Amino acid sequence: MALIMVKKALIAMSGGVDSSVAAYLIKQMGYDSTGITLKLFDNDEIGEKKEKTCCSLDDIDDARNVCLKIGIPYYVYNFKDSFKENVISRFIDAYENGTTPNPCIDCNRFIKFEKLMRRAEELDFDYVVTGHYAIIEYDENSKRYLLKKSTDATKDQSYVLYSLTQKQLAKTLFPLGNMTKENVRKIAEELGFINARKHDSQDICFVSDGDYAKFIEQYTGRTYPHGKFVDESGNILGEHKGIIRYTIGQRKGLGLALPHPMYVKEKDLENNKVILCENGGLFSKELYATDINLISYERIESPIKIKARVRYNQPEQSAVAEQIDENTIHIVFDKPQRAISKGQAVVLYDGDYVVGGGTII
RNA sequence: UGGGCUGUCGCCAAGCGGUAAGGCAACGGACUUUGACUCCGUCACGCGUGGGUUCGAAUCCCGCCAGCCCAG
Repeated sequence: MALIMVKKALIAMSGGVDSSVAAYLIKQMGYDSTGITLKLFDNDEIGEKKEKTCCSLDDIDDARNVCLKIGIPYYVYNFKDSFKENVISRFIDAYENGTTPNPCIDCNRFIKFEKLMRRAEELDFDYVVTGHYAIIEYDENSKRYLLKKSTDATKDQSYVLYSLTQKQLAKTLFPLGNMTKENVRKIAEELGFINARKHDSQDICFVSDGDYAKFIEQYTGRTYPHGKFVDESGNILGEHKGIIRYTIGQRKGLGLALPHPMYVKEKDLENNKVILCENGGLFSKELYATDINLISYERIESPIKIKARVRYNQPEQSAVAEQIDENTIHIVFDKPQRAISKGQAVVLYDGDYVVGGGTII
């Protein structure tokens, strides 16, 4: 008499609507479900007073409330050390080294799908579930798991998931991949979830007021010396307030009254200079990316025509991708792209599928 | 201390008798699971100052002050 093993699913819940509905759907699908929230930091530890950020006490209350409602166990896991090491430290390092980090990608890569997944395995869970808007498919021909864009193009989050490995994809479920945000909210409303109307966005989750430079200074206790703003010819245009406050393509916050809007073109760490130019000077046609992860296939054998995104929420751009070595790809765009920034991720698409991606260098 | 020029929002700058353009910056908001970009909104009851002319002046006249330039 065959016993059908019920699969165990661990749902990572932020306290928001999406992961709450994901938990509900997984439960409905018959998985042995458990909800958890990752405690990633203490607000007071990182110098934040407000409890407005992700995974705060309020969020934990919301997640617990939802789990109670749908009848699944709920726990809080303390991942503060991991978060500090893999997200916050990398974030700070990036800015100190003149590049522009994407902490959400790091958090997915190192925390949710690495550390949390390992924990889940230790506890005999078969799957980690999140509320991401993306689709995982298994392709019989290539014997590979594929990552596909969400049905709801406006909420698609495949960009921040390009780093998922085959092993991780095999053990991950995204129950919202085929849904629209509208629908998710509707379900939450119908079920009377406490967070059904909770606001979506939260910028950098550990920087509640949006002033990341202030956060870095408070967190590290370091200050970053003022220096010069210069134009492309080296003429001094004014004084900048510390190199971590600027990123490629930035216009706001320069505080310079010049005839035309000026943007950050590059940062000269050696001389502590920030080089400015007009908008037209920000475009370039190619980039190299390292630390790559390929999903659709093992390796890019020969140059391929793909679509690429250089930042979240950017329309896909036509380009040709070529793999240089095990860890590096070279991308040449059909049209010059604005403000390609070191440290950001380039993600490659073939139709609706994520081919892979890497960190721009 | 003779001559000339200039003085409008934090910066630049229109206006030239009819009731304060615009750009930059700043601030606020929208967008957003990253930084940015973008978009929307706000931003001089007052034009160095004191008088005068006029129905009406930033705009004309006079004095003063400040800055710059040329002379000495």
